[in-house]
Amino acid sequence: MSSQLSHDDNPMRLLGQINRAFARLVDAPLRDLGFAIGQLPVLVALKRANALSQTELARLAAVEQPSMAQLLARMERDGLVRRVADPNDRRSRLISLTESALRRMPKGKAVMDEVCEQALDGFSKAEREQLFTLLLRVQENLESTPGESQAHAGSHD
Amino acid sequence: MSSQLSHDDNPMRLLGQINRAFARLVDAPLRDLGFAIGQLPVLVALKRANALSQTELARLAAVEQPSMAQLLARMERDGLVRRVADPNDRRSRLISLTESALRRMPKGKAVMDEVCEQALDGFSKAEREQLFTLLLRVQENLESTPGESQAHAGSHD
DNA sequence: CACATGTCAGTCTAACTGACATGG
DNA sequence: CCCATGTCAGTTTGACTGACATGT
Repeated sequence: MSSQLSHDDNPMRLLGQINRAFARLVDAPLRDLGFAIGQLPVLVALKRANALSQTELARLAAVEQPSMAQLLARMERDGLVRRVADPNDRRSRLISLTESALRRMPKGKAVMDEVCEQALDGFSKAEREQLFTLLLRVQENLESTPGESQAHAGSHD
Repeated sequence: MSSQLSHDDNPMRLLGQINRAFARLVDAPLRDLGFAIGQLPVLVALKRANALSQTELARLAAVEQPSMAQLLARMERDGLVRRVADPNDRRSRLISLTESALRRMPKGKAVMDEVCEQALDGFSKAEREQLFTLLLRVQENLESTPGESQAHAGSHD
């Protein structure tokens, strides 16, 4: 078949396709464990930091607060996180992982690792590092000058 | 700075972050032109093939037909595509780009190229090719053995 | 009172499944 | 009659904006 039409000359479109393919692969097994892909950044951040405010989580995940609030609401509904009043600031509630989520996280990580391994099948250690390094540079390039563009500056009313 | 929390050891998560950052950057200028990111695969495929059925487009974009139907409905609503009866198969309607869409596409491509160039800023030609080659291999790895997994076979109710 | 934090309400996209009509 | 093509209806996620409440 070789697909005349998925001939992708654009690296960023290719990146999008990979992302979707990966998402498709991990979605089902992760869902069986009670996780969803979009929750991973929150889960990882909370595992590291133990307890964070909604604002901090939104900043880390680079989404607006209401988006994060909604995500956290779903996660609370699914028993993944807990919101406890912040003793130092009565406006704020600190988010932390439930024991159930903590218990299930290793299995979730295993799923991720497995599919990740499939993605990198046949890659030498050097190639993995190369890919990772290049991707890191792309990330930095995209996150540095966010509003910088001469063709369409501003203009949203 | 160095961000203890965006420390991403997982290449696929990194890929997701890049994808979102890229989407965020192209979204607004593309929207100003009347395009959306999700429409790009369809636009590109139609530009190449001139006219395609909904089924073919769904296959190319690797989504289900109803998803593609909905996307095409939005695109038709926005004046990007047209559906004309297929003379050879009265069940089917062939999708093609409108003149308006064709006219605007070069500007859309310019937006993509610009942000793409930002993403690859500082990359040598060799590095670009390296990245592209590695990503192609990842894509092949992910799209080859789609249902292959021993830990969670079946089990969706 | 201004500002920060968060919630609420409403919208839009993008994807899915399942059921169904119609035509080959 | 079976299968292909497509539409319809309903659900879920994930994201946004704008308005508002409450607390520092």
